[in-house]
Amino acid sequence: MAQKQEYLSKNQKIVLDHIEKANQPLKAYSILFNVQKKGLKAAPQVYRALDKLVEIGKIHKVESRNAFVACKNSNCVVSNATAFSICESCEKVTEINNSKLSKYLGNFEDNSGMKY
Amino acid sequence: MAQKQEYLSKNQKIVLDHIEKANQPLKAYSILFNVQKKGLKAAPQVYRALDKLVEIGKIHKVESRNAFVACKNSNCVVSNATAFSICESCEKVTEINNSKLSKYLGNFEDNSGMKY
DNA sequence: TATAATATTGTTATAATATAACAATGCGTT
DNA sequence: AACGCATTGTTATATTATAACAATATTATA
Repeated sequence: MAQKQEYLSKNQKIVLDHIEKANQPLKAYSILFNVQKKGLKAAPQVYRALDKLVEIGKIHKVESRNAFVACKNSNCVVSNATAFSICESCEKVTEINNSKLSKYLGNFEDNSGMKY
Repeated sequence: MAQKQEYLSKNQKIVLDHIEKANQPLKAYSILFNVQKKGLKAAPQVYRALDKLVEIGKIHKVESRNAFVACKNSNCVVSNATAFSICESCEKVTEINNSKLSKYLGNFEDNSGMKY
């Protein structure tokens, strides 16, 4: 496994700060509009930061919402499964990331023999 | 709970047939290109069919891939959790849909008391 | 049958999300 | 300074999805 990046670049810090201050998943273009005052002017700058932050586990992408949320588990590692509980009426999102879920998925094996 | 639709409309059938013949998740625009010979000419026609098919449980959306796949569990009901196992190198997708997972998630309760 | 009501389909345009491609800048090393 | 490399900046464009409304088909009922 590749070594984890030790420090964040300027743009990565700006984006992570912004996401951590929100208590809900944020969309890429909403992040863009809000960090324009800090100098990030175009989508690729935001997406590059988001990609890296996801890669190193600082944030998660909530795929069904095309949104990004800070990881609340201080030691969220790539090998742990993360799921989200999303209220369909109020949109509240909660991270599900615990050993039971990881364990269950870790033991999963499909009919064709593919293992997680 | 709303009653399940008993029959499929023409466009819904065309789209479902196409997805069922594929053994992998298909993207909306790829579906569109391939059903143009059957008369569906524009994106909204495909998306409308997809939305309905997801709603009635005939297909699932693989959110992280923006792709749609036929439900392989003949009696896949809305109240069962469905997850996907996706190989990150070969992209093979397998549906995980069994009582254990549903049970685990059904008993999930987050720190703030929100229940699944 | 006529006609109203509803559902489905067709169509154009555009919004929202994401990436390709390349130029410019900064920064440590020789 | 000159090079190598990572990061940033920038423009353009690709991809995914929906809004809005017109046209047609289907069903219900007078």
